[in-house]
Amino acid sequence: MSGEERPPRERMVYSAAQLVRSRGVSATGVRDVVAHANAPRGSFQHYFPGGKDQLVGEALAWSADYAARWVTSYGRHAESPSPSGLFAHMARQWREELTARRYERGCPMMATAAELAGGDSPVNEPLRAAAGRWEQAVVDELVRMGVPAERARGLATLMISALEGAIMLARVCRDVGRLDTVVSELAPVLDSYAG
Amino acid sequence: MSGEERPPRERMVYSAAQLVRSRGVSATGVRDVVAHANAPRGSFQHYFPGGKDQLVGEALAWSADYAARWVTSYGRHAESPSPSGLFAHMARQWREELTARRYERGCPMMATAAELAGGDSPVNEPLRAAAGRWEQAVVDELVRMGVPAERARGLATLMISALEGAIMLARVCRDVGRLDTVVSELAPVLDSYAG
DNA sequence: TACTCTCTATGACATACGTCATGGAAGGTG
DNA sequence: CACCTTCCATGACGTATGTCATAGAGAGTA
Repeated sequence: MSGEERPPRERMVYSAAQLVRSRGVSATGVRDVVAHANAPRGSFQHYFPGGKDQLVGEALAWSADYAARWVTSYGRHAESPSPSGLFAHMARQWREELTARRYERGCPMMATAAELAGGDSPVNEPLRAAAGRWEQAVVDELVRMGVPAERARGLATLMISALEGAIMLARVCRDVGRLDTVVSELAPVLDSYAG
Repeated sequence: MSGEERPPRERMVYSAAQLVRSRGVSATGVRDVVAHANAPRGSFQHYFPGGKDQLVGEALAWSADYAARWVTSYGRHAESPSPSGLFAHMARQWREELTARRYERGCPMMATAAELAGGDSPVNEPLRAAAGRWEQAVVDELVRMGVPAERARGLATLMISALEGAIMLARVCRDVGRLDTVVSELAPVLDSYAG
């Protein structure tokens, strides 16, 4: 709470991620980010000569790293790891986040994709990289628990797709139950990686 | 191409839906919508005294109706209907749309949710209604083909979640294969509605 | 003709945006 | 000391936004 915080540059990236998550990219002004980060306004143009695009790109990279780390953390703390367990692990965090913050924040990747993925924004590459990073983390984790590599890719895509959609539905309907539903409905497929 | 088009009011709602789908809500200006619909600017404030919120709300309702009709259309044209067949039916349209328009347009519900679902916008109610309408259409269709009512709800949530997420991934990665992946991976669960 | 209702036209308002320009502190190095 | 790089401060510019106010067509009705 007190003491030294992280340097302004990092704070701005973090703040950008959080604001984008809750209001989207266009609705998140650079001035909002600076204010939210308690950062000097002049520092923005110094640290981010690429402007808003650079900031959003870095926010995406930060978020992807965070997500990937969370995925990886499952393997270390699970007693008998399973694909469905990993998926539940991923969903649980969202469940807590959504209830704690009253559905305020969604997924930054979804927010950015919805606004920018259709055009040719410079943010498109960071976006794609973020998705790839997250997906790869899931694939690695699945392979680590014995899922064949080819099947792992498909399962990872399915898991992330279902999770993202469930997050959206949960926010729209203000009901985290959608997350539970998806987790329990998906468990059978995830754990039947025989073929 | 020629002949009389639909009245300006309808055209504006339709244009709003398309623009929101591709650029998001905040990035879609009222003036953009008016221009895209070839509508008189003064007509906007006449038909939509509720302003932009009303317009976006009606665009969502329009989209939900469209989606629901598409879902319902499956039952009439399928020889041996199955849940996985319905899901493939839903995904197929998106596959074609995404390839035809080069990933330009996504789902309007996702776009709106990403930007507005976190706050207390007036658009939140139309949003929730749209999600409910779509979900209910899927539930009805599942029940019609013999899926127990309770299970149908869960499956519908799963189907919509996975579809939405796959649309997002497809746009981000510019790869419609994600849709195929989700369809084939999900087929087993969808058709095993015994328990 | 006169009145009314629906629809359109146009200009203006206040605000907010991203970006840029300029200048000043702070601190290390020659 | 001078010098230079890093970082912060502040004001301004041009543009775009959503909304509003006002007025004018156009048709229908008395």
